[in-house]
Amino acid sequence: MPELPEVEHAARMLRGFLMGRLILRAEASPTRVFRGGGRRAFASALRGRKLERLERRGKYLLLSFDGGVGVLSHLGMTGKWIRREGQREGRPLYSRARLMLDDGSVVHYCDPRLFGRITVHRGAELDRLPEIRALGPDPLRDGIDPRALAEALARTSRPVKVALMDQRVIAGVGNIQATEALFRARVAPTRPANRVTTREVARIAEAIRASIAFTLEAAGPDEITYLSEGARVVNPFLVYGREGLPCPRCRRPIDTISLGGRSSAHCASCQR
DNA sequence: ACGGATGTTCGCGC
DNA sequence: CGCGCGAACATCCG
Repeated sequence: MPELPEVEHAARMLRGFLMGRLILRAEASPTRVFRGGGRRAFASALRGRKLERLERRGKYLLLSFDGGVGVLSHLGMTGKWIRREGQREGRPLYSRARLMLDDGSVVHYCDPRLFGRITVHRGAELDRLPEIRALGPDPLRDGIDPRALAEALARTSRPVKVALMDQRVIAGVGNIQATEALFRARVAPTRPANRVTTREVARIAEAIRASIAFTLEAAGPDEITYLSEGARVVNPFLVYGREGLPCPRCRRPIDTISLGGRSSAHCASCQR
């Protein structure tokens, strides 16, 4: 559940779960999610706390509790925060950490592949942590300044798609959003970043904004439905996951190549 | 059964 | 130093 739109959705849901509630008890299973330690701190520091603020920076969730306790959560590839009405509903599969709340609900962090990460911080502003400071501008929070993006892209000869997925360039863009934005901007993902023109960068900036907005809407008001565990899964994207299907613009088949170790769907005809 | 999947990090060779 | 590549992490799905 990883790119910016999904993490933004997770942030909204998690605010609803936690805001105004008291944490009666916190637990964490011994897993890689707490690599670097912090599993015990999660349990001891969160008991008796209330959430004060929950923000998102790129793909990170920043939870600030009273008493100066902060939790940083990255969902990795398959992490999600879910709410269960009560204990009797049982523990969901792959629950790695749990918050028992004063309304009888339990909020679980579930993560089958354990690529996600949770760290606990006392008396520290979360947005001053090195991993947060390293992030580039967040498209939703800060917007995308085409000039700043052009400068960042000019510093590397890597394929523009790989550069867009660099979290120091823009925070929150992953394989889906980079793929979709480059299609919308009609720029080939293979283009060396430093050879993308000013005009194209402007198109890319707008395309990222549009793609994120579109994906957030596709999520619907309540649940993200695409790529979900549900019965019928509809792919809402223009080219991502559509290899061999007709390009929505020119009807020629969508092509997939590998860039930076990730699949990159694109239209070889429309994207230059 | 094999291969790929929304992410990040590391090591290696050039 | 920059860059490409492959591997690693652990599990599911087609």
